[in-house]
Amino acid sequence: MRQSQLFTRTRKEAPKDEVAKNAQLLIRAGYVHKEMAGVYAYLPLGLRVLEKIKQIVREEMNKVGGQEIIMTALQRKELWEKTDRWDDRNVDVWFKSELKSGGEVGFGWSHEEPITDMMTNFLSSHRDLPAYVYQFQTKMRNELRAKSGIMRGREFVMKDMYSYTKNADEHKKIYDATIDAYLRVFERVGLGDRTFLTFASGGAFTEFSHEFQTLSDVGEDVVYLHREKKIAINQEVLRDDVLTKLGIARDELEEVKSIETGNIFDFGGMKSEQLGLFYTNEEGEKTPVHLGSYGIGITRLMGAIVEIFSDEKGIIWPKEVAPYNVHLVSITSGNADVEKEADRVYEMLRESGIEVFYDDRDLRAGEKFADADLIGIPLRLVVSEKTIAAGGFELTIHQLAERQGKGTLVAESDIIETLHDA
RNA sequence: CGGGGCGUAGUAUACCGGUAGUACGUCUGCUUUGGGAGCAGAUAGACCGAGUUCGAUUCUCGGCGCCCCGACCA
Repeated sequence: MRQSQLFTRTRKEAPKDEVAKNAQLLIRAGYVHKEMAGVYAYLPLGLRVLEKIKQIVREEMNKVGGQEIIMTALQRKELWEKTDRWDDRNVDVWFKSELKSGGEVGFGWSHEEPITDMMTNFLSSHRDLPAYVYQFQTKMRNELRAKSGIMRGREFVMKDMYSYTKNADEHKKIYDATIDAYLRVFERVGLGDRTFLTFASGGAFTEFSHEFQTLSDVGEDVVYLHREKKIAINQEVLRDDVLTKLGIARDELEEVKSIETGNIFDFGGMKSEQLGLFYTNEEGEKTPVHLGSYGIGITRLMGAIVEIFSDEKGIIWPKEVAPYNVHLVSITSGNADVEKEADRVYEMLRESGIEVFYDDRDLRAGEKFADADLIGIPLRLVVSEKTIAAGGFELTIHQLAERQGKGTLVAESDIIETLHDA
């Protein structure tokens, strides 16, 4: 992508109504546009990051046997009445509307009900189980107060997976496999060393649910962390009996603020019974299907990454989620030969399958570097009169707390390999 | 939902009961060219409605919108 063709523009200042660092930087760099409080549009750069994150999650969900679908945003009232979750007194985040032809619909804030209901069309025998389905879906929640930029919006993207199994044993296997899959996701997006499996309150069916909490001072949650065991406990279940069960002493725990980036639940057979999802087992008995639910807030995850991987100059994306592999910056100083050379390098990199963001704009060096710092693609390749004279390209690798000024000269013959290895 | 604050060019900000100034941006021209250049010119603005007043962007009330703290967030 040539930067001169990109319709978005960077800004020196953040809008005064944005306080959250993630929204300030994402807006300044042109990744997102705020449509209204808690509602953000994703622009070309932002969409690429979102898709990178989704692809990582998709690969890990597929590995545990997940089958991707996409449900509808509009939902039927009757379905939610079956589980007693249509009433605003029970669920206070509903957006609801009326059909012109009569009747009410809801805008999906969660999808267990519709997916489970749909599955009654397909799951009826023990031979049909287990089944795991997931989707990336725009969820709508009528929050009283949106806040924290893209991390707590009224409209956001979530990956939700649902497991349909015969019994608790079979459920446990996919539940544990999904925990591992989630940990791989957080590892791959760069948050592995600061995201912890967390014990949280369960529900009617189980003692615990599990959350994935990413340590950050801007988090809304407080958890108690056991670094050695790599687990945390949500303050809502910080009780002596729980500590005993987990074999942890209270003084081994560290109180930290964190962002809930994922959560998983065991619903048992309760919801299936309410919605009429039964299968016939080997003995010919009608049995409720065991349901599990697994969520990762995709847009929240993106916000969390920005909060953590940024400094006063801008974002520094972990390379797995950066919108492009490399930011090619030409410093032409009015020299047409440099422009020609940079164009050649751009084509060469593209032909090698590298995703290149090419700053081909006719601007001074300072402005181009400042924009590149803000946008935050970690690998930067500079082409200028100096680099041409030296017979190579200048590569800088940007990392948190390690902004680079001068880069290292890499010869053209080595550049593809160097970029792949970086 | 309780409490607090704020709405002025695209963005960020001034001033003022007598129709608004600056910076950045954008456009033109010339000079410049490895960390947000200089000069000259141009462009563009008071959230909506009612009230008070000779006159309201300014004061009052209502609406709408936005932000913060709290509550809420399987």
